[in-house]
Amino acid sequence: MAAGIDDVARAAGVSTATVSRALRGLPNVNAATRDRVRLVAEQLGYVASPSAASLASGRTRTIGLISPFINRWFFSNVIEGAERALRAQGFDVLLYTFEIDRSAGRAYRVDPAVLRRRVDGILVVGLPLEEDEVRALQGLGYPIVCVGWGGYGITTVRLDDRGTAMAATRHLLGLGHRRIGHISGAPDDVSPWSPPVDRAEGWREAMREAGIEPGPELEVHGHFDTAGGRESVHELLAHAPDVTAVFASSDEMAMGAILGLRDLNLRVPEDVSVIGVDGHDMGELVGLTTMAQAADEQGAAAARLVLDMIAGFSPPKEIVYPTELVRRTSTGPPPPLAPGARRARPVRRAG
Amino acid sequence: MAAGIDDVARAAGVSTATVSRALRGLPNVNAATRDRVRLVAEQLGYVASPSAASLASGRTRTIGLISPFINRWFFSNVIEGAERALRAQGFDVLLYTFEIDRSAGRAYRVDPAVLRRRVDGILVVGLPLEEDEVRALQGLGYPIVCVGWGGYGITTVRLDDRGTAMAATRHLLGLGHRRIGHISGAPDDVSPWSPPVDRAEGWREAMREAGIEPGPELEVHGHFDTAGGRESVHELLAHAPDVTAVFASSDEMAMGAILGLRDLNLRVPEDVSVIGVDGHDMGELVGLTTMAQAADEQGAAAARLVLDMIAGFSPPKEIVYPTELVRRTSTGPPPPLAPGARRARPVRRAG
DNA sequence: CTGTTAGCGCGTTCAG
DNA sequence: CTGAACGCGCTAACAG
Repeated sequence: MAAGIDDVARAAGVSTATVSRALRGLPNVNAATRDRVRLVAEQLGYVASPSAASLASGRTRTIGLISPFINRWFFSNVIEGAERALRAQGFDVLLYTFEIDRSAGRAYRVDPAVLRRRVDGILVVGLPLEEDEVRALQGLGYPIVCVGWGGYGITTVRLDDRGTAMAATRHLLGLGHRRIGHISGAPDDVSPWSPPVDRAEGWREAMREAGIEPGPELEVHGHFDTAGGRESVHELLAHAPDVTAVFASSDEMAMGAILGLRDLNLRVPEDVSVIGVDGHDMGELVGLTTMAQAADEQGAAAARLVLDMIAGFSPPKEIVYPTELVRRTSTGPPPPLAPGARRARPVRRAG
Repeated sequence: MAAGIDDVARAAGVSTATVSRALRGLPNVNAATRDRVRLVAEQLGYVASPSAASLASGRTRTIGLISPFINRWFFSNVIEGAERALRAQGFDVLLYTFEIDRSAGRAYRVDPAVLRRRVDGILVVGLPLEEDEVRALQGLGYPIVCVGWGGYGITTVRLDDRGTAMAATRHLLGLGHRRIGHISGAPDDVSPWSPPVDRAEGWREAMREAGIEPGPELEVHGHFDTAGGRESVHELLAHAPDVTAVFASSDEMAMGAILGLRDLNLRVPEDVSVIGVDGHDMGELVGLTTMAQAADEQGAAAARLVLDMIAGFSPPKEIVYPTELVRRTSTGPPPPLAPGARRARPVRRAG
């Protein structure tokens, strides 16, 4: 029932070699012959077996997409952008996720073996790898492009994380804030090229630029999720009760922080201002001010880069995407009252 | 450099057939031989070429995952759950998305050709297909499992959509509401087995059960996203200004509805109550009352079903997942004022 | 339990 | 521009 290449060859009155050439659009085929072959193939519903084609050609027309999560804003948008761009070029996307166990530190590892001979290129989404993991992945011999993170000389699509953090912090400084807390990623997040590290650095630099010392009591870890952001803001206000603004490294943590501030009976932005990074779809729900980025476009750009590299081009080592300040209602001037006078006791909210 | 099966065979002093058997854990291999082969393969970094294995065996150990979106709550969670379950069984996941153009009606179509000889089974996530599409997909001859939607005799993992909608509506009725609007999917959403249709049906039934006629002015379309939910609630209140509660078919639309109510200067729940379906992570931000479902578990369950079908078992035709009412602060008793007396003019909010 | 022998269904030389 | 022949790397059926 499933037509093979020689069914098509026979029906079109040509050899299998000509069928193969015609269907793949190679130049050295008579136009009339090509059209006839294509018509016959269409009628027979012939589609070349990818396995056989890969085995014979050595190419898989498949890209491996490695991501620690799928259900988070940045990741899902990058994946969707990349998938559509790749499919438009006739490439398939193989999805690989990895377990992450926060309690065990960096408990995920990328096992390159599963990708061997499966793909033509690799996209790594927002997963700061350690050097040995990068080397192991490179050992596979496929082009690799990273999104949202870059290091060890890998081609990368990312933000100017330091600049973005500085812009966010300056926005708060410009409103008059002096005690500005920062919610970063995880404590064991020390990769020299990871966004949370760069963003923390940018926050510090903007603070110092304004003559303020970003003491360690001002930095807490939110683990890049809503629950983490919520917990971390409790910790932050316990250590630094005079904080009047918070810069979170992601919108999900920023929204968690807003929940945490509600727990503490603090109003946003009257008591504490909050700014995030991302441009999360749900940000408008709570009026979240943020540094917005186009995650889907970054995914598409990364897809084009791997494809270029597969085609033999040497693309730029880095593409830096812009962020834009989106002002909403979660940031405002600091409260006029003296620090400490307005602090309330923690209150658990229902639901 | 990349070791092949005969490199391993030579190094281990056996034939390639034995290597193949040993590495795949087939029964008829001496334990000592198997261990030796595995050790040698390990040392040489040998991994069987999937293309060659597929060509020879006819199996791909790959599941095609078809989804219209990746960056929406239900879809990303189902995909993540399915991916992890499949990878745990050594199966790869090929991701397929489809363009959807709302203005052109159902502008997406599933082209079965791209899946031919690529996969061993198919997972369709929340995409109500038309009968001809289903038949075309079945024509491929692979096991198919749908998540979040089912019809035409396909094996399905889903909710009791009608019951869930009735429970949500009864919650509102129990609070004293009588004029309850409903935000469903799209106007062209008429597939007899699609969740929005069933949920609308459940809403109607619960209303009639309470002796209330669910007039057409009470139903609007939210297109399953936040923007759609927001717009639809404007329309709803224009047609039925005395509405005191809204049941939305998804949390994303419910959150959009809350934004839309804010546009209209209406308070939630003092003026209008809102309930959704899903259990979206961000629901707590706005105190959204919802009928929560476990999307990731449904993805994992669907994965197990396809795998069972591939293994030759005949699994149940349907697995129905429960939903649970999560009460937060977006629902409450209807306002005491006479309908119409409290209506405010639309006000555009900043941001 | 193990080796030998055929393909699996294509892409790709190399002649013509 | 086209066809014939070979082989990609592995699994499966059959012997032994």
